[in-house]
Amino acid sequence: MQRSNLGIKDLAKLADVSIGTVDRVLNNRSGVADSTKERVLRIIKETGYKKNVVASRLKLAKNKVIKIAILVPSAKNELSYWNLPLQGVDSAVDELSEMGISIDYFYFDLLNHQTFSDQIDKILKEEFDALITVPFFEFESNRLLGKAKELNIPVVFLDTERDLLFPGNFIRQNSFNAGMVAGRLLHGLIGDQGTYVVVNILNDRGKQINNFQRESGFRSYFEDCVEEEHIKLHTINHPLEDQFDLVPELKDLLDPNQQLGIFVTNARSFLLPDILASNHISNARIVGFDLNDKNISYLKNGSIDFLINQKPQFQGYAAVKGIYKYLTEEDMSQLNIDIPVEIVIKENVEYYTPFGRGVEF
Amino acid sequence: MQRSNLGIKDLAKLADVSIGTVDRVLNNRSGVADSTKERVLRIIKETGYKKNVVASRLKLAKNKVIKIAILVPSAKNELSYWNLPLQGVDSAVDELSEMGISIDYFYFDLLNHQTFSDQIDKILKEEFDALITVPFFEFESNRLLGKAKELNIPVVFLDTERDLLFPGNFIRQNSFNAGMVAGRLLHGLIGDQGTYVVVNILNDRGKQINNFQRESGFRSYFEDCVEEEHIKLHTINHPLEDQFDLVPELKDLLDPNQQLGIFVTNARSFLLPDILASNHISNARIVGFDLNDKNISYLKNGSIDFLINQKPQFQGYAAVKGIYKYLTEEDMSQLNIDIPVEIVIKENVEYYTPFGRGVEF
DNA sequence: CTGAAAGCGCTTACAG
DNA sequence: CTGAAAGCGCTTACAG
Repeated sequence: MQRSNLGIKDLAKLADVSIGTVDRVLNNRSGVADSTKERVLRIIKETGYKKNVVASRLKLAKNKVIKIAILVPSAKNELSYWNLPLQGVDSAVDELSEMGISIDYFYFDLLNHQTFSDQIDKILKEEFDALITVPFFEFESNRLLGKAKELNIPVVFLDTERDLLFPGNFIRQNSFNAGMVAGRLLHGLIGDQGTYVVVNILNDRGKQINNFQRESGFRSYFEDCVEEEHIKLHTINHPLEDQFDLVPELKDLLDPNQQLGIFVTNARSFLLPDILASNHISNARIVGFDLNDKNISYLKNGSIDFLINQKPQFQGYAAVKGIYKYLTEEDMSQLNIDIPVEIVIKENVEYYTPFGRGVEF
Repeated sequence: MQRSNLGIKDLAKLADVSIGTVDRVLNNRSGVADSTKERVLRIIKETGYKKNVVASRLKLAKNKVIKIAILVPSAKNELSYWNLPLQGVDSAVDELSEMGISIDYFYFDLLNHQTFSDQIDKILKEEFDALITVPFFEFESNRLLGKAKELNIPVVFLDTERDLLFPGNFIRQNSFNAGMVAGRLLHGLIGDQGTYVVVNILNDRGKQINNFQRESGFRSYFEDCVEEEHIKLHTINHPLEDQFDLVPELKDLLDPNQQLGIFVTNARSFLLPDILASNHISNARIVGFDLNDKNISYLKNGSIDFLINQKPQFQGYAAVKGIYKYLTEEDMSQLNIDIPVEIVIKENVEYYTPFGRGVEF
């Protein structure tokens, strides 16, 4: 696709007006006679003119910085999952720093929807140009979208997709698909003669949308792709406690002659290997989510077989870049992204860890 | 990392010189008194000044376009592998078009090293700012690097790493690692009681570096990670013929009681399923490379279990971006990239195909 | 309703 | 050896 190399100056000459007038038409500003406007628009169309975004931001970078707010759950510590999208956000902001962009961080308490609402109100008052957050509270997310629509502020949700009253932008992995992927991976290891358990290890927030969708995708894989009737497929919902132990529940399902396939629907798969080992259960295979340090170390020593990466850094990165593209080019195409379901094993994990060799996220 | 927002104008004021002089120092141009130069350099250091690349390219975009040449094997048709890096190159050029960048395409015949040399000579005569190619011919690659060094032109090699007489830039997958990944994937499906075969399907060029390295990584996985002695690991080198059939060779190895694990070290894994089926070999599992249409369709119908993606589009994309970063910021860090060993199955292949849902390559 | 001028941060002739 | 001016493509006051 060859860009026409015409500039605003050329348009002005062709339309026999000043560049100021061309600019008014291009940016839909008032104060142009209808006849003039029409003429300029025709020229723009005929020449296939495309704005030089870089040049336009050069002037604006100082006065009109694009202000983005990001509101995520408050992190317990530096290793927390929610630091990862923030890292991605930071590198996008860094990359675009010459173009005039800024980011402000806000946090809410996952167990208290009021803190989410309060922060939203605060953000909307401060005149940000865009907002990145997560749709964990349904009612509050709807309220947010309603207000953002009024104020004409784009909102991008990370991590989870959820049906809301207004159309929203989502940058997240398709969790149903991720469950399907987990199904095939585990099935490949265990085969048709096996016991399969979906393990939901739940904190005080209970079962989340992603957990439901992952389980549903996992079950769907076995319904769609496996003809055998022998497959035993169970679900354990277990609270995350200090003395975490789901062996009692597992024992009911165990068949010593069969392999055990465990699908942990969130990042806590690292809780399983020690429990299994101390109970002398050695015929189990595990698939989990997310590249936290504990999961990675069990992946490396062979106790966990596969991890699925949601690319949280990339989610943050893509959100900022998508917002920038939308606000500078009115191009919405990057505001909705299906993150690849990335399959990680011991031998390729180094490419996907923050300080690994890769240049991507 | 907070960028200091100082511009060349601020530096000039601080050093009590004109912006022209600051510019001369920044760009290492001659004609500055040593004492002045020192003073300016000190200010630059103290302030942590960082050039606004966007602004600098704005002026240069018209006069001083960065000219890149890419030399790849000539493609038989539109579906050829070598179109994929070109696609990535194109999107990078598109992305950077406002910054003044251009690309010219050159082709050589894989079976004739002289065509490679001739094209290199042609390119070097035309005063390009950088060159992207592949290191398939050792002698000619060394000759290229020698000349490029003299002319001070950066060269980026795609696809394959090879030891050369001068240090080169490589954007490619680690093929040994990819073989290790294939090892674990196939071992997970087949287990310790199985027959494993590495299949090298070779065209007139014979066995390539990537084939050797992939096989070696595959074998290394079994040496490192599998304690059992039962593993049977064979290699078949077979020419790519019209009546391609490696069943005779396979039959010698087959044990009807064991599963068969087949690792195809290049993109031609799609040749296997039909051969196996017509010989009623149904207990085989296949891992291959590359997301060509035929491989994908066998992946989707379950005849191929895993494909490893080398991300050829991304290789081209990253080469252009890396060159741009080097030529505008003297930052070489993006000229050498280890492409992730991406694991692809039926359920996530849609994210990795050119027109899939992903925004990345 | 329209145009001419100044400026974003840098680079490039040109003048001294 | 150094400075002042013009310009990259666009946007923004300001003047008419």
